[in-house]
Amino acid sequence: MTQTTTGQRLYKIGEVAEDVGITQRTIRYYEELGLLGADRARLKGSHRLFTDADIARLRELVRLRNLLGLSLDELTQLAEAAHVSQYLRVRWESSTEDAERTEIIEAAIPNVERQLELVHARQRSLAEFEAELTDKLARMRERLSALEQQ
Amino acid sequence: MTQTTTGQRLYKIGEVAEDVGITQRTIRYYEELGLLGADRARLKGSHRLFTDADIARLRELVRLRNLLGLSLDELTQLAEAAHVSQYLRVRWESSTEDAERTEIIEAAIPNVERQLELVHARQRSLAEFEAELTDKLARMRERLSALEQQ
DNA sequence: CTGCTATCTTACGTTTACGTAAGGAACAGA
DNA sequence: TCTGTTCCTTACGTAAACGTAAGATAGCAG
Repeated sequence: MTQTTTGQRLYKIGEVAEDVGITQRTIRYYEELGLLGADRARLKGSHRLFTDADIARLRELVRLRNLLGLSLDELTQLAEAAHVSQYLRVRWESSTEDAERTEIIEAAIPNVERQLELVHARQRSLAEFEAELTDKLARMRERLSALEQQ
Repeated sequence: MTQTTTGQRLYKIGEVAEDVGITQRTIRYYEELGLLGADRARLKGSHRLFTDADIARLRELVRLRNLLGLSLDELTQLAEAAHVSQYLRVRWESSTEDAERTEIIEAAIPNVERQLELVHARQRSLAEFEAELTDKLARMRERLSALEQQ
């Protein structure tokens, strides 16, 4: 029962790995590349502890990798765009709680929008490919039935 | 002006590579893996010559690789399924011209169908991902506007 | 405190998918 | 026939994305 002061559940790497369906090595590697938040403080001695947000992030990364075929390098670039703008703004006006939250959300939105763009682009390419395959199949079937009834 | 006895246009590897948008090395590598028809006879001395069908095949391979992220190993398996059934059948009944054509088309259809299945599966995954991203974006925008007007 | 299991770092190994260089034939045009 | 370009094979090199083994440390159960 590991918990933060805010009562958040925390997970160790083995749990996370099994949950997300990747290896511990992959998680450490992604962390090393900075794909998980920059300064993920290692609580409790030297064992890494992950939040639900970390797990969600990992799932997101895996999907971007698997579905869109993005390289880890491209994934870091996607992440940087969001983090840079986030930290620049937080520094600029971090007075009230609400203001800070606003900034964080404002910074995160373009990142999600970018991901959606990538998904849509891939969907268009796939639709095109699908159309060609469907056409091809139809033509083959036509020829076949033409041959069969001589 | 290289031509076969049937009057088909033939291309050399440099032409093909530029046309398809890959390197000569990649083409030779794919050939080595058996991704282009098994026994592509090397006409005219030792220079490879490619048909329009070969070029179409290469484009197909590149798309399956890029859009679906299939490994070259998976691509060979996809190809084998078609070729095996094709050669088995050709041997069984290769009497008339029409019968042979019929067999070839019959053998090729499942391959295209399999490709379509893969495309559809990927489309479903992408649609799911898209829905989640859209939801996420909507929720973020709601929170943002709620914060902005206090 | 002890023993057992999970994690840690370090670092070399591995696979995939080609890149690239070397030395030598084969073409295509003049 | 000469020559510059294109292609050939052979073979070692490489980047990405982890795999894997070793030896040490941390955390938990009794």
